[in-house]
Amino acid sequence: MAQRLNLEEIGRRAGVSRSTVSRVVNGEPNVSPQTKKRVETIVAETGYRPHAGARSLASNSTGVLGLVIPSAVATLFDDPYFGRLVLGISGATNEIQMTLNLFLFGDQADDDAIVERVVAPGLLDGVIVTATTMGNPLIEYLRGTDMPFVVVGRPDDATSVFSVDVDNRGGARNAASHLAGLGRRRLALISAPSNTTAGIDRRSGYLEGVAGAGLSLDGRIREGDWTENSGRGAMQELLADNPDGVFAASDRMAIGAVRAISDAGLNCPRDVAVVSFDGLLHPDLASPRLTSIAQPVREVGERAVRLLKSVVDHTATIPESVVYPTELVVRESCGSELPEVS
Amino acid sequence: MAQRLNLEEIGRRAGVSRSTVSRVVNGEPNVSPQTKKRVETIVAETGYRPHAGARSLASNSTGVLGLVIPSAVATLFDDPYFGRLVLGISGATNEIQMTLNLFLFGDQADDDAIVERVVAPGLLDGVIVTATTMGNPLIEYLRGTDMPFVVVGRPDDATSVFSVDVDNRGGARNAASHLAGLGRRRLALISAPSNTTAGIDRRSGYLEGVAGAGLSLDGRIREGDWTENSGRGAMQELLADNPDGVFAASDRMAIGAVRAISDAGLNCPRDVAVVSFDGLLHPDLASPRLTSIAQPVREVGERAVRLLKSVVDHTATIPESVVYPTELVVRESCGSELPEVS
DNA sequence: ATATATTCTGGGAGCGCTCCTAAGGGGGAT
DNA sequence: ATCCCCCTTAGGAGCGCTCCCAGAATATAT
Repeated sequence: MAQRLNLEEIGRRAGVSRSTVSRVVNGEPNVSPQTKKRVETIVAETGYRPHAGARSLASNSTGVLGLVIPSAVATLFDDPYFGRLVLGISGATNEIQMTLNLFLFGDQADDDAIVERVVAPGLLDGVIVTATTMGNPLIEYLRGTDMPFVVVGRPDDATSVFSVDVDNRGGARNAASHLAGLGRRRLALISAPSNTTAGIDRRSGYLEGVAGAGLSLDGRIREGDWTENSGRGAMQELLADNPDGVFAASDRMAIGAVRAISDAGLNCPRDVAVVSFDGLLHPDLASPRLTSIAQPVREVGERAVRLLKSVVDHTATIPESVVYPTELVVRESCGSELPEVS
Repeated sequence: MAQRLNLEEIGRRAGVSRSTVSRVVNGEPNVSPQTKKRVETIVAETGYRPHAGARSLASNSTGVLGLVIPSAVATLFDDPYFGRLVLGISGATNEIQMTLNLFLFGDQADDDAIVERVVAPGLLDGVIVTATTMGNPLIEYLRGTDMPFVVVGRPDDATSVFSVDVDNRGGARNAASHLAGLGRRRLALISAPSNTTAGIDRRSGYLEGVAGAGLSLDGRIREGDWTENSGRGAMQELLADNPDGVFAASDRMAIGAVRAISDAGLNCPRDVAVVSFDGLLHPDLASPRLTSIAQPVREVGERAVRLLKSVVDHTATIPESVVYPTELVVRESCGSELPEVS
């Protein structure tokens, strides 16, 4: 085996010094054109690549960003939400020539051990934390370190950390208005877990919308856990109260709700109109096709990366909360008479 | 700001040398109990963590594994398949105390740039490549480097690389037998892309099964691209030939097929029975619930990690292909009279 | 022509760790 | 008591890079 390729060796072959090679490799100025060309030729010929660890050690930066998905939600990783989020984050990370590290926490026991690795020096330049739960201890923890981080979702104290979220509240409010506007009067809610900020916000937004329409829920509220099964169970219970319109705080719970409605011999949307949140499922996955409050998950991911990058670069220094709007996508399940464009 | 924490500093505070601290931190033997305790106390008090880059530089190993999903499939990342795969890979990676790097390639232009980063020395100890397409250039490329890697899926030349796959062929054969066994005679196929190994294997397996039942497809074959829309389009075309049973090479294409069947005013399973491949979708997502050839995606991911680990450790040296069996899960869409246990 | 900027290049120092060798110290065997 | 061996500890060397400063080479002004 020949001498391991390093800056010194490339320099030797090109007849220049280590420093000059370093400048060429990093695209720094103050290198004469002919020297640059000569070095680049050798680099290309030899297939030289700088050693990431050595770089990290010397420069104290790694070019790697981390994405942390805590235990409470890791089991939901096959929810389309996370796939889309990862897609956005990964795309933006590639764009800025960085690398993405994925930390999926299994159970709580795992969490502590992994946290150690997340904040280990010389591994990551910054971290994106998906913080769906209230009082996420990881956020408190990160605050005590000098690891730059950005929260996806609404942190408890939105004024002191960088975050990117969607307007859960406004979206849910809109869902209520839409149902009420279609003449539905006995509205119901299948909410997301109340220990998640998204769950809380969607719930309060919906309640606002219901009140704004001069209606009331009269106890027609059940809490699900994001899954189809929980949505189905919740709807079964709600049906005893004869609702004529329901908002499910996620696509998947809405799927379960629709199933419960038809299992009970009722028709959606005729007997019960359904509006969901997310808008991530392929329309054909539900019959009837779901009317949904769509959230721009991919954009959220991309934005989180750009924001993190600017925190890492110290371009952004005072905490900032970005909130993306949602969009009502009307399909069949709400019983609207609007013509649908497929 | 105090002196940056490093081995030397911890050693100074504990009254021992750098080397001794290193031994304690790495759990190496030959350290007296009292010394060990003393060092551990200081480490805990100070919150010291070794510098990952320095470690990588000195030991030439990083504790990081990479997962590469090439451009051809990255856009399908919201397919439940990948979520499940990542879940398995991430879980197993955590278990062996390693970290996971995710490389999602966007378009072909990206690919080359990212490949550079994948093989950069001092970043990864090994790589898992999802190789669904034939002639994947990345595999050829990796072979030319000394980066350990494992392929998920069937590589072109399965005898020369480590790989983990499912028995696509056997599963698809089973789908055909099952349909034939239920009395269906005019079978059809909605195949996966023919430039993917899974697509090829499922197709040939199905054809085998059809022939084995003494039947023939008579041109009732259409090729989809994994998506619901392509499945729907394929089925629409196939309906012209009056099939009474169809195998769709993925859950999502089956969803589209079912939709096309009901859009045509026909009933599934009465008029056309459907069997899908994957078994990853929540049953409630389809009406009727899909009978499917289920593949153990999560286990595949876990196994790939363990296999890669042993390649990295040089425990495994001669290429090995692991193939997981599939399982026929009977639900409603095939029209079987078997009682269903929900 | 000389003086002064400016561009380019080289090499020392040091990042924090692991690996290795060597030396110190305490026990058991003789 | 003496010797030897093994357990324990210390510190040098070196991994490959970046950062910085000094010196050489070249360009510009006077």
